Amino acid sequence: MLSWSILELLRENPELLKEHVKRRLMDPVLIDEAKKIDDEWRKALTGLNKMRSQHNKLSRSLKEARDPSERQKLIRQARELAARIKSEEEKLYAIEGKREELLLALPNLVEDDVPIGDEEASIPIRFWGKPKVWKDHIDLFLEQTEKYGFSVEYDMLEDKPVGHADMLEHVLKLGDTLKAGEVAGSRFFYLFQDIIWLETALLAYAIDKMTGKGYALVMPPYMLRGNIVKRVIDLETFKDAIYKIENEDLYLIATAEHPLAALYAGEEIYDDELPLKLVGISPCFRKEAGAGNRDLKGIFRVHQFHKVEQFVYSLPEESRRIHEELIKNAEEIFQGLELPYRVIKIASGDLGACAIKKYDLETWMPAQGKFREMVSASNCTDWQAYRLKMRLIRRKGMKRSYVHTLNSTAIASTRAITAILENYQNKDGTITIPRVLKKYLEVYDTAPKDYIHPTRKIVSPKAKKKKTC
RNA sequence: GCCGCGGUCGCCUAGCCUGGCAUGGCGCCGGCCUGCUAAGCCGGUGGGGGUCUCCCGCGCGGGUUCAAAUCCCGCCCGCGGCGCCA
Repeated sequence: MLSWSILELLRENPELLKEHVKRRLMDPVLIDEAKKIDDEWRKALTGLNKMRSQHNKLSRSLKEARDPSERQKLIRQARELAARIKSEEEKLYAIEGKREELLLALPNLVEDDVPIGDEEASIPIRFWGKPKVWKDHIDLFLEQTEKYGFSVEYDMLEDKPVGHADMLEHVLKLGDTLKAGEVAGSRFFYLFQDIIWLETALLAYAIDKMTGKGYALVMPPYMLRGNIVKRVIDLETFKDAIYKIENEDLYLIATAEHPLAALYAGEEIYDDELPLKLVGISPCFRKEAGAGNRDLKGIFRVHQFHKVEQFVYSLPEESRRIHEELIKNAEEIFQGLELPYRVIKIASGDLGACAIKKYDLETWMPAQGKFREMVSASNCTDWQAYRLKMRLIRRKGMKRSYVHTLNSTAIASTRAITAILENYQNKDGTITIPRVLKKYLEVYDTAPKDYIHPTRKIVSPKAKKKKTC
């Protein structure tokens, strides 16, 4: 029998499963309901199977029956039984639909070392780099470091750094969210010229890094069917993030994770093919419906951006080790960019239903005086695999179970740009280009190589008006 | 978008016309045999449940029938041709 960790626990140890749900600060009544309907379903199925068996016997005996009156009798019996089966089937399907709905609503388990609590309970586990801290932000900085028992070296800034949004739109004049707001809505943007070279270089750098580690480069579909999307993510994400194409059963992806997880939907994977390591590149479309008024300025939280994404299909016994590998890969990328960061172990209440454990990488943002999320790395264990029916077959004994899936950002374009705008700004209004990106810019004649300067050739109509008045 | 052909167990395939327990091969797993390898032989290899001489399963969903892989309708996907667009 194919075993899904959560269904196994639901049947064998529902109390323990409740403990996991409680860790997420969710109502464990979920488990009682799921258990009840699963029992009901199993009972109904057994009852129905007995009737079907009866009917099959009748039907088989009809094949041989020659005597016309005997045939009539058997047909009448079979007909009656068939009618009863049909009504029982309808009941079963109703239960089955409800069962499916409840099972798909169950969150993943929670790994034992995940801190319990809401967002506040998430804890930094390591720091890297020497953040540039503005003198008025020192207390704020210490609250994000020393409070957790870390002593992090920093460089003090005398002058107040320019925020990434102002840097982009008013100093460099290489972005325009005002005009984008008029023509598309808030959280959209126009980017111009050197910023796009920067984005191109960031994506190329991440791709180069990941393929160098043996990850296979994938360009996935940017839209997926509803039935796939709802199996890759939880309902919450679906409501907050997913755009739908009108009059079609197609949804814009919020990350390459979705189509990469769907790549093996319904497939069998043999143990000797694992781990299967992928690096996807795609645009990401997000409604940001739950974001309220947070990060309205600039391009930190937007409806579309590009992302290079790590995705791994793994053996169950290897997923924990690979999860560490994914966050280490992301760290290597940000170390290369020389952006100071910390890694956070996300608390149980803030995990997202798919993940058993999640790390975020947050870079220091000198103008905000905060560490902000750049990368999210999740171990989904068999949660996505069960929903997408991605089976693992072990050669030894041909035992069947489910693969584990993991995902992590490598680079998210707009976020990484904001981090560079705040960390690499100079007094003269220029941005130093991180050294590691230079080789990806050298091949282009018109791309900037060392610095991004405030543009002389203004494209943005809003910036033009400001200049003339 | 239109017309034609197709979709069967991990892969390939028979069965469809003419309704009555899904055939064979490859691969894989287990065993036997063998000095080693190769070959050979036997058994297994979709899913589910209360694990049994049970049920369901032939792209998906409906219909006809005592009974559907098989007949009918709708849809999805693939291939070929035509049209349209880049």
